[in-house]
Amino acid sequence: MATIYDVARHAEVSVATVSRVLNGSSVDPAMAERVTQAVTALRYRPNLVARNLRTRRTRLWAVIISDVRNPFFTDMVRGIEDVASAEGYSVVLCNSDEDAAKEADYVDVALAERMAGVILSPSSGRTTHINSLVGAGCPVVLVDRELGGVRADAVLTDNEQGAALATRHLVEQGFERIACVTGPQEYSTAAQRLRGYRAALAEAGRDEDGSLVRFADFREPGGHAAMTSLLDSPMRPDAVFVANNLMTIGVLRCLAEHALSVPADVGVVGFDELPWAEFARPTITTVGQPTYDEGRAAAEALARRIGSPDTEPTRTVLSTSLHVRESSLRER
Amino acid sequence: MATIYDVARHAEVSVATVSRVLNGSSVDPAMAERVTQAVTALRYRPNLVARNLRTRRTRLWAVIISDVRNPFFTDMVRGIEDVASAEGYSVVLCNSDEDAAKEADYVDVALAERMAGVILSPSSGRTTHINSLVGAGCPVVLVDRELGGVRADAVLTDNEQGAALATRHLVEQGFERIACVTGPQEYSTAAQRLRGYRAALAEAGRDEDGSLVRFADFREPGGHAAMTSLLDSPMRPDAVFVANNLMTIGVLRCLAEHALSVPADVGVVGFDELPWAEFARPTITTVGQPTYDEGRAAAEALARRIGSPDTEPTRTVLSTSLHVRESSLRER
DNA sequence: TTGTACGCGTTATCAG
DNA sequence: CTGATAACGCGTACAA
Repeated sequence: MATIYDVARHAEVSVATVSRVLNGSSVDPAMAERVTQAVTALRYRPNLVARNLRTRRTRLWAVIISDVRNPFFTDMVRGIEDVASAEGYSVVLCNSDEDAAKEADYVDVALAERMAGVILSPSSGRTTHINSLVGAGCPVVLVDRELGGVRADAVLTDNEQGAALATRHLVEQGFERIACVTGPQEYSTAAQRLRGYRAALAEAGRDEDGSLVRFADFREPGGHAAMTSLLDSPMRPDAVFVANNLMTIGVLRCLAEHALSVPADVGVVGFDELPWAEFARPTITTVGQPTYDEGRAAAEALARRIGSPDTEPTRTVLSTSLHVRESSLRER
Repeated sequence: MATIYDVARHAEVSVATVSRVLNGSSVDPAMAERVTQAVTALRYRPNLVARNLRTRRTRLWAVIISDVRNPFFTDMVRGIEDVASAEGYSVVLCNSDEDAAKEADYVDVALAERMAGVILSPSSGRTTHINSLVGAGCPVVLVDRELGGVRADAVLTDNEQGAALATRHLVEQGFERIACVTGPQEYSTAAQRLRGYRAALAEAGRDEDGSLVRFADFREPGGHAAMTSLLDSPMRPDAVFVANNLMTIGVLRCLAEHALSVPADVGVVGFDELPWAEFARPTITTVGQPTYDEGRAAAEALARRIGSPDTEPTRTVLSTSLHVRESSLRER
């Protein structure tokens, strides 16, 4: 593979001149022409590894997401990519698969490869590897989940508002015993969505003693198990608010297995949009997040952070919206 | 950020010794101990950019997929990741978004960053940028789609077999006018699935004059438009084989809009598994691909290619399987 | 086994 | 504006 020296020799100029042509400094037009000729003739491609070493920076952003198969994250990536390419960065995606160890590995790689910045949706409450990233001066933006004790920008959705929206809707529909299946307590999203659920019930003057709350794992089997447990409980619910998309699938599967009809026997509202929400029968009521805009916001925050590393961390909170569909409508 | 020189000074050894400790060469235990102490004390992290430059290689694989929101590709990524990490590589995902220009950009980055290898699901019939990658000596494996004139390993599924399976099933169910919505003609997958459809019809002794075939774009709106066109045609079909997952969604939406019931009015079989195939009402019959194994196979091919760059390109073809569900069952 | 010194391919500095 | 040359941080002959 040709180097800048080969190009210089071929064009009969110095390597400095070649470098200048490549980077847009002002050079004599005739020389520049010879250089570009040589570049195409030799099929020269600048070695970014060498450039990165010399300039001590990269044009690469790492986006470490906790689950590539969750449409919530992949939708967000689109927003990130659009901003990144406008800012002149390339995006590489890393899938931590909800595994803290894999996440730590990718954080290591991002640091060791001297990536220009990292957008991360944390896969656990562990913060040491993230703090070492921040401590090393790598620009970091957290998305979706908040992490106590990490000084980094964060882009979040108003989980409490969304959960309250969902729960209030179920109350208004006349459901009596509204359950909540939320995620692991150490995730800020799980805690906030639970809080929104409780706030809406309190607002309606209802007692909530915790017997209708289940903590699961944000994955499908967890949702299934939680719903099973709820159905087995003495206070059998007639509606359920499920705090993320994958668990909603588990809940629906469980209800189907018990031959319970939705919403006649049990009303359902899920957090996160489902790409096929309108396809299921009944169609599924969901709390939607502005995923694309969330991606954009995260990318913009990262760009700002790179531009001014020493400003205070920002915290951006986006609003959710309720998409009412059949699964939560009380038949009269 | 600390360099290897800082560590050497702190441990009172030479940089060579530090490097040896880091890379597992044999050094005096006492010295090694001092080095590791210094490493932790200084929070030293090897600079992979420098290492990559020096060794002229990387431990990164680029996986360039045509659509991060298509579960087919993200499922495959899991298989790739598992093999990659076992082989000591990190995987970075690049989303070309079915856009040949973005794909070319990522290919450029992979080449310029001297990535160890590339797994690519082509986004178009264009081959020049891919050939320049191959020509530059970068190990490349193509997945899902075949590309004429590119000397690279390929991991594919038996599209013709899968399409025939689907079509034969519709024939056996007694459907009379079986349509086919396939993808752009320049994609090998689209052509092969169409061929399988035709083969199965011929096998059943049926004429097929092309009036029930539509070429769409492998995306949802394309599927919708194709189905609309089929419903408007004189030979209105009573069943349809749809050649990928996203178009299947478009077809289903179109049928719902026309208040046609599936499978009573129109039977449906889709290519590619849908994560919610069992959730829709009716449940959707699909031709499933072994996505995880396909990912593994691609990664294994890449590892082999890196190990022996000059062997002949291989071509791995995996089998599909038909998942019969309600959407294709003729009611009697 | 250990240390010295060179080179990987760029960009940046400094004379000219 | 151009060219020679010193870094960037690391691995590895080579010599000790």
